Amino acid sequence: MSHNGFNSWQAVQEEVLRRIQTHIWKPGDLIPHEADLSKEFGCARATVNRALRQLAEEGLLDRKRRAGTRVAAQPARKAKLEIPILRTEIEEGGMNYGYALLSCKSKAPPMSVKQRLQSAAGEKHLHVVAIHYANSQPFACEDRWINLKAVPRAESANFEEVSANEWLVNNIPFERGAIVFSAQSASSRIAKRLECDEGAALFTIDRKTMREQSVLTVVQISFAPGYQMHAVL
Amino acid sequence: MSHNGFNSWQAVQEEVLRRIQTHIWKPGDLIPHEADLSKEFGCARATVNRALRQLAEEGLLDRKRRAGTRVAAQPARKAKLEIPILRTEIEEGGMNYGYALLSCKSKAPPMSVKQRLQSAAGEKHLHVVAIHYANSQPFACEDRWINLKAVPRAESANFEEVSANEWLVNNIPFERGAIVFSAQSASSRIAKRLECDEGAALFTIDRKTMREQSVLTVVQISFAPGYQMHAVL
DNA sequence: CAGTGGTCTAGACCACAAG
DNA sequence: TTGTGGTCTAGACCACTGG
Repeated sequence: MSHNGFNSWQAVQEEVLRRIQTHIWKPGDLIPHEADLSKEFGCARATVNRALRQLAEEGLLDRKRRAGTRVAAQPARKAKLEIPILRTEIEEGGMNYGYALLSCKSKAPPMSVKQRLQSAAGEKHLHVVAIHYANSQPFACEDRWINLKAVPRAESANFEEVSANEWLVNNIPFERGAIVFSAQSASSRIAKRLECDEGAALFTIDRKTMREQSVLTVVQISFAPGYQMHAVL
Repeated sequence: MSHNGFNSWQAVQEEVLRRIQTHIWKPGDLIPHEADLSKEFGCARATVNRALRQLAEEGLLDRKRRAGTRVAAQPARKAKLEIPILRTEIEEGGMNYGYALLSCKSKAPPMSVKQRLQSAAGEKHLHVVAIHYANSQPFACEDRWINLKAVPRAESANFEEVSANEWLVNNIPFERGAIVFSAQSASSRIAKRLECDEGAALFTIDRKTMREQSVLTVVQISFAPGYQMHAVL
């Protein structure tokens, strides 16, 4: 039973995957311990561990100490998304990138965003609105609020040349964040900015970026009609 | 320099992260070799490797054999998405799940989906249309084509009781796939199904599921207006 | 060719949770 | 309490690739 040639974690992983796919191990089943598998496969336990750990991260296995490893009953599909900087995304699509700053003012945010910013009364924030172009066509509209208390350097940044999008990625060491994707009807204001019909269906990203307990920035990016976001399973 | 307390891969990772965030190691910089770091941190090289490997997977480091490890110049934000089964998503939201099959016929697909299915001329496929309800309100509309040659068991499945969405997850072992997210204006047909206004902005998922070289199924899921998809960075 | 990351091994100890 | 996964170690060899 040993020396089966499963001497790399990838090979072990493929074999485990095969047993799941062919229903040798069915959803909900307990599979053998790492120790047994390493004996069967003729490799070290660490190798089996590496293979199973990754499958668990991908949602195909459920692992618990003492309880053992089970085939996930309902494997949640986990997709990986890359959220590039807009300029990069456009240029990688072989198009010319353009950028225009529409507005950049320090002021008190409206109630709706004040809540998302967890901002105290009277605090001022930097409001930046800009358009990103692909081949001179509006590609996306960026509407951003920056917490100046958390990111003081932003006050002296020049968002005429470099978009806030890009500036933040390069200047703020990334921490945590939440993203919400939705479809929105174009308001008359946004329709004008994106040069599209009012009411058009716009793919929209709302992002909140935090460090420790403080909100650094919230942004809404509205893409011109027809935009698609791709992901891989 | 040794015995710094960086004796777990998480601790090493945090320290590396700190050095990146505080610009001790700047974007594009070459950082020390694993061997040096393990000496500095007083741990095994494998521990450093584990920490750095994960950071590389997350896009914060670029690693190449012989060339060494660099801080990523433009760290691509990678978000992880979980794509749940619709029923699960609705029930986890504390709502009652409902389901209605609108249509389930074997026929030749139209040109547009034929291409996505990589289907030969004259081949028949199963076309399934269904609505998923949350608290008796339309939540999402599922329009699916199943390749019967690749998934013959689907022919005898009863999609009256269990949605194709769910049946496939439970019967088709893990596979690869591509997902496209977009915003679409509701057509009159879909508006009727979702009981919303024609032209409303609908969050839409197009998914293609494959095994080996063959396409198993393609599906378009249109969500009722207001739907949001959440992800974590 | 040689330096770097990628991985495997055998053994050990720890942390957690089911019984 | 005890079995299971989670991790660390020290050493070794391999694989890729830049010089």
